[in-house]
Amino acid sequence: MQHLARLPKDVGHAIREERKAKKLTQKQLASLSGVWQETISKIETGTTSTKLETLFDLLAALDLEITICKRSKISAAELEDIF
Amino acid sequence: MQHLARLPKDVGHAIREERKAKKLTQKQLASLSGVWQETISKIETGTTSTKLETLFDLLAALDLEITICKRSKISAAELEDIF
DNA sequence: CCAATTTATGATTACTAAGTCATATTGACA
DNA sequence: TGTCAATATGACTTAGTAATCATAAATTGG
Repeated sequence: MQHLARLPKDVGHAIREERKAKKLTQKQLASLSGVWQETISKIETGTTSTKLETLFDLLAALDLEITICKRSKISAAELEDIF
Repeated sequence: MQHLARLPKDVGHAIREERKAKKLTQKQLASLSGVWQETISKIETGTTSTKLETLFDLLAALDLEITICKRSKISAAELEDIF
């Protein structure tokens, strides 16, 4: 699954979906990533923005990475099965 | 061109490369993005980390976006010509 | 429905990034 | 090499995020 993100809230959604896909609770992700459960909650709900460092801590714990590329003409849905 | 990023400094490198590819100076990117030249310099050189909001401001100005996906087995180089 | 777990919220403190200004350093090129 | 533009650096202020603790609300399983 691939998530396109153009705004901070998109990132929160992606984190939540990936965490759930891995059947992890916020507390479990917290101990895996070193980021507090409360902070994860606030990021996932969009209550707060976040720093890149925190994002990368979460992504690493979820075995994810980001790629930066030209804004796509093809949709995220179409992209999915390339991967 | 696609840039894989797993650490904040990777993001700085990507920003710099994309800015240069578009033949923009830091000052020009600053006025396009609303982010200060000094801040762009610090991000590109890795002197400072950054907030997601600032990153998205820069990405928007450079017509870029990020995708979040599982850490890849295939290299960024191999990915390039899909896009 | 109850109990336990999970998630969300609120407050405070500490830390860190962005803005801001000044200036130094580097780089391009006539 | 001298000048101008571009980039980097440093200091200081402002502002926003993470940690931390406490607790409320929501969700889930029995």
